[in-house]
Amino acid sequence: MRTDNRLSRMLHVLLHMQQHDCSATSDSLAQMLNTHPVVVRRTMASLKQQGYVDAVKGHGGGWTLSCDFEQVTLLDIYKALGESPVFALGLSIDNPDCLIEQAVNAALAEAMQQAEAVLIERLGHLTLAELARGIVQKIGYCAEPQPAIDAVDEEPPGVE
Amino acid sequence: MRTDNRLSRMLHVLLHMQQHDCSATSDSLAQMLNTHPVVVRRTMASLKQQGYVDAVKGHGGGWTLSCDFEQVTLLDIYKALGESPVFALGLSIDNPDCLIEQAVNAALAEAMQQAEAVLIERLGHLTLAELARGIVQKIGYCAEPQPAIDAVDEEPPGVE
DNA sequence: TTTCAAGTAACTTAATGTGTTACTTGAAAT
DNA sequence: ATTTCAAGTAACACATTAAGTTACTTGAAA
Repeated sequence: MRTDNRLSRMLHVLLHMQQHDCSATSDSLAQMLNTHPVVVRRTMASLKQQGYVDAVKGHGGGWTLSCDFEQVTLLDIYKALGESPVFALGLSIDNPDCLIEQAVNAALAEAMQQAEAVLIERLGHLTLAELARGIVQKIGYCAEPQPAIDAVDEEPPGVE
Repeated sequence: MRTDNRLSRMLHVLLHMQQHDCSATSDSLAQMLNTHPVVVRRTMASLKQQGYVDAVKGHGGGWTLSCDFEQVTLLDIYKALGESPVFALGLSIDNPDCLIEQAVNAALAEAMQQAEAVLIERLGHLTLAELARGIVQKIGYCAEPQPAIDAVDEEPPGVE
């Protein structure tokens, strides 16, 4: 089954944007994701709708961050993308009156709900800022051919 | 995204088979699942391969249980079906050298692995027998043949 | 020989994220 | 004003995979 990779991709893009601290075009982001600008716009539109990023049309335009990385969790981004189903496993309802089917599905649903709760809890307790700090710690940081900005070195009190 | 409902369906079928305590044809099982006999054979083949059920060709043939419900967990059935991916969420690897991408995916993978561990643990601690007992307790079910629900009423006399 | 039922192959369908092309809208630079 | 750039949008194609469907084969009992 094809997986939904949008959360992974958007987190990737958001951290790059914070690093560069200037507007990024869909073209440049598409190159990071090895895809096409339309895919970027399509997915980023969900984040814009929730106010996490902003878009400016026309010459010199592009995407900018419009949220506080300290306040936004991975769960927030997941939700902004539409809260798509977590599981590839599903409950089959072929015979709604069958008590056995109901009992089987109830048992599976309970297990899945517990697993989902763990995932949600983990995503909800990790902010974009913590994720970014984790990267800086591990790597010391560099990674991109974009010099000049060292805003990641010091702890910003909040993204302006 | 389309979900994989085979586990739900196979559990449903296994409990019905235990209840009836006689061989069941793919046709009769297909009616329980509101689907086609070929789908039943295709999915049951995985369970047969692991020895949980047995199949007999020809006149009077069909599917029979060949496992101890006390010893088989929901996890065993899940594994027999091929251990298909649990999650609909995936990690996007578009730029394998990008340290940010690596860090994002590592964070997501950790959350997903913890959630998956919970699911596996839950499925592994519930046996088919416990599931069956749960149904009997809730519903007051027993060895009585199914009334009307699944249209299994075409059995010729003398089978029991 | 007939009938029944599993086994198998091959194809279609459905759902959905992704890829792609083409066009529109809007804003800045010339 | 025209050009250029970049988001916004529509429409369609592609890939994946469980599920649905048809047709045929194999094997065993009546």
